[in-house]
Amino acid sequence: MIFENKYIQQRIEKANTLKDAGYNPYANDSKRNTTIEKYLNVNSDVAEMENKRDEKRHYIVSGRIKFLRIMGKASFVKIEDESGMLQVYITRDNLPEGFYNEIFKKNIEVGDIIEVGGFPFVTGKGELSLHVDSFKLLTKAISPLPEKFHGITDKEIRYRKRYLDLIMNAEVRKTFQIRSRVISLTRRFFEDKGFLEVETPMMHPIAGGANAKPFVTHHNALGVDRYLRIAPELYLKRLIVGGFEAVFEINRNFRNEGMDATHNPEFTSIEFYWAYKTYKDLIEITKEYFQYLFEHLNLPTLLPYGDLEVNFANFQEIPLIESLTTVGGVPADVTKDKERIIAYLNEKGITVKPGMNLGQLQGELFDEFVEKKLIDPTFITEYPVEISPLARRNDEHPEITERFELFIAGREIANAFSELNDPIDQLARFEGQMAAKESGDDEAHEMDSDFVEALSYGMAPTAGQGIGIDRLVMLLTNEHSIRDVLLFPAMKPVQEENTKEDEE
RNA sequence: GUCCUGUUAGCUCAGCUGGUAGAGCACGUCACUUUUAAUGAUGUGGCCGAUGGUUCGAAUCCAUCACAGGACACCA
Repeated sequence: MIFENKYIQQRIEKANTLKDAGYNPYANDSKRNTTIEKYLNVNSDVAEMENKRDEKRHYIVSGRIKFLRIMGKASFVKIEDESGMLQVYITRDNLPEGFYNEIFKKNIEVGDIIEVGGFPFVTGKGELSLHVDSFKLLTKAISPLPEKFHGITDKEIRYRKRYLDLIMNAEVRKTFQIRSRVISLTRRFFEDKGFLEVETPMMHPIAGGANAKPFVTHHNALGVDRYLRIAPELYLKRLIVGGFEAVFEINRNFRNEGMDATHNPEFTSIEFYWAYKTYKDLIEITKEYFQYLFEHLNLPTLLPYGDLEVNFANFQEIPLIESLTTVGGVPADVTKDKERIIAYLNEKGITVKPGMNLGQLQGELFDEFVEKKLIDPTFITEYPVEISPLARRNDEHPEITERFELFIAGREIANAFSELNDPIDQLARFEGQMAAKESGDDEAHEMDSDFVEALSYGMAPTAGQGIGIDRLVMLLTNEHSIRDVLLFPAMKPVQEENTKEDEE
């Protein structure tokens, strides 16, 4: 039985006592007429009054009891609603005969949700409070809350029982409010720019648009397997073919890979595609987007992140090859030669998989020596074509693509490029990926011939970008684990014990 | 996937080189009409993550398993 714990039994007893005395422990006729935040704002003038009270005003507020201090015939109770915390002052003589001693003191406790009415006053210690003349239990909590001072710190409980984390930790609520604001602002920013929000399938016949292992599910009626999408890219580009010139989608992607501080199997991204633009335009709109977020979230330009300080007034732009030398300290002549890169990496104690091509090796150098050093926002541009199967080649230098990734605080935040719209080249790139897949790269991109056919009807020159919303929120809220910006991060199931006896 | 660390009361944590399981908060009872983690008195509360092993004796030592956190690998 899940309620066999003695503390819970005790509280169930209290709920029953209340019920027997005619007080519904789960009443629903709330008469609340203000929130705590509004109450505190509206009555802030009471402190200036002569008696430090205004008995002509009357408010009804509701909230969960977080602190309960009973002192004989009077009590101080701190209640909390979504907007804030309020101290209420309850006395025996201001409530109906017997209520205070028999009902309130014996059956109401921390965790219960109550509703109180009364007038504003300021205590001797200067705290604006509510002088209670009516009291009502709205909801009895039969499980006790965690300890009031330390709260709940066990990460496993915090993630598995997020509701407890939210009850106990105001700053966690704050983080998720900011997350919501970021998504809302993102939506508004792109809508204001004339982008159309669209929804494309979450279940794909071919897992395309990125290099990643998909989750597989099965559609019974069609008798086919489907893949949870790893990226919406190829569908969004089909819409550009169809004639929409600016589209975006904010939604979940799913990747069947390892989990750690920056990876969850389902994560949220925004992808947007913009016809008649290039990746250079994307750099500009990205800067504008950050400015917009910072302005509306009231964030400082010098944003602290852990031990770092990120200067959002200092956007840099460096071609990838150049960054290997200027940031990574790799000798320039090493960076353009396969064998020399392998030798250099080996010299630094890094072994590389056999059969890597030049572009992949340059990517390896970047990951190893550059990425972590990019603290202020940096657009790394001109990626090798071998590691950019969906990006447009540079006209003068066909071995590089018109692409950038944005790095902030040593972490990738966005990936963007001028889209490859040459169907013949796209087909060849897919074939290259197929070859890589056959030689063992199980994350190589899948062939999507329907997408190639779509391109064959002509996709206007287009630039597209993806931004990882979770990582962005981590950055803006100074959180260092993706689990702290996901309400319900992925966790292994815990197997129930003692279930044998309870079930037949 | 691999390695390291952790798992003791509802919560936060002690528990040495093996010898009857501890504190604070919470909860019960009593006192208290301006407290701020209220206070004072008093009491209840544990399959020491699970299963095996070593031992006269295991929360403690060993093995396996489960879950978590961190690091590495791969990815975003």
